[in-house]
Amino acid sequence: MQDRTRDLGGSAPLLESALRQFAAVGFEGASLQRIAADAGLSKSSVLYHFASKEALLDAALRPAVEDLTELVEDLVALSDDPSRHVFLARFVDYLFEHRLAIAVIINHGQALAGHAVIDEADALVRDLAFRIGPPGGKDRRSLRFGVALSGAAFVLIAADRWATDHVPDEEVRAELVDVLGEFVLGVQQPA
Amino acid sequence: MQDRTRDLGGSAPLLESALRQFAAVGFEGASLQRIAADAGLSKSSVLYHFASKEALLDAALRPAVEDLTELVEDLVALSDDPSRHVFLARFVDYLFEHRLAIAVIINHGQALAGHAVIDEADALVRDLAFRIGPPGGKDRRSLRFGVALSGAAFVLIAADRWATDHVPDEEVRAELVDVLGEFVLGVQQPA
DNA sequence: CAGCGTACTGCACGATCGGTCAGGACCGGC
DNA sequence: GCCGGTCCTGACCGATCGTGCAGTACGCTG
Repeated sequence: MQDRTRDLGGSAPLLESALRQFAAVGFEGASLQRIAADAGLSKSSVLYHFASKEALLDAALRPAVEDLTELVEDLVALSDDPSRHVFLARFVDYLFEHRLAIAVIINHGQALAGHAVIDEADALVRDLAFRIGPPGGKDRRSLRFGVALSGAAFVLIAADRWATDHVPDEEVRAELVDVLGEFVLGVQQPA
Repeated sequence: MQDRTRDLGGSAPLLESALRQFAAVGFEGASLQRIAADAGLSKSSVLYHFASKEALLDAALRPAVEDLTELVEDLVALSDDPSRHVFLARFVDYLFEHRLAIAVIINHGQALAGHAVIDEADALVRDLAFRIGPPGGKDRRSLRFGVALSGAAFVLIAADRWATDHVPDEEVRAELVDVLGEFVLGVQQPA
């Protein structure tokens, strides 16, 4: 799973709590105060590590965007292969690892249009939607992929809230691979 | 389509702009000032019509929750019928009519847990997820329904942002009925 | 005309927002 | 022992937050 521990100079817990807050209440709704408290720091400390709230958003989403870039490049490489189910499993793994970042991009992306990271992520997702998926008009493909991606993101965040008991990650992962395969790679409905 | 024009004493545009803001930036991120300005009123006027920001959220989501209640009751009535595809078309219509409210409930519900309307809506959605869908463990069914619902909600909000040209509602609707049918009512993946 | 209810507003409040700044605690190297 | 750098802090700024309140314009009923 490549190089865990990027550079991020020790501010990892800060990025995590920032991501949690952004995913939960959105960028505007999240306050530096709460993010700081959640990470066990003062507000000033947050602004020492990151020049602004927007810079914090950028840093928090950056790893997810970088990994997504890599993922799209790999998809381009294997192009017309039937090994797409393997790719899909990789994609689900990606969603698991970056579930909070994905939630921010998908659920709050609308309101954050204009911010560099968000636009970048949006372009990547659109690209992915265009390259993956069954034949059909590109809008149709985008729609299907949109449903699948956003649905998956929701489940990754809300699975525990909805399930009666805790569902282990492994089970959710398997079901997601199944569901997305059926969905994105195209199984026609009978009649 | 039952009684359009509920009672709401003339404050309909206010509720609409409130819904827009809540869906876009979440409850915490939305400010009464912006909601008021968007509706062409002063902040004080908003608090004249609704006792608090939370009361405004309640009023804005209430119609969607009521219609959803009705929808679930109808689903219970037809129970084991094979007319589920008809019900699904109705459900998609519902999603269209209340797309903003659905976006709030789905995307921001997590952060709003505890608010009466949200908990009510959550229970309804869970109930719907349990009653609809293919056989399988209830968690598995909930997961599939969760993916479908959240995915649909996303598409209804973001369709225009993603599509290269504007996709007419009618087309999205047809595709959604198709997609959700295949997805929620259960078509097994070959192999 | 007087009186009342409805819709709406400006102003003021305490709290919190994102952000600046001066300084304190701790570090290794000179 | 002093210095520079890293990490972190509290105090403070102007703006905006949700909310309360007094007041105003308007239309109805008597």
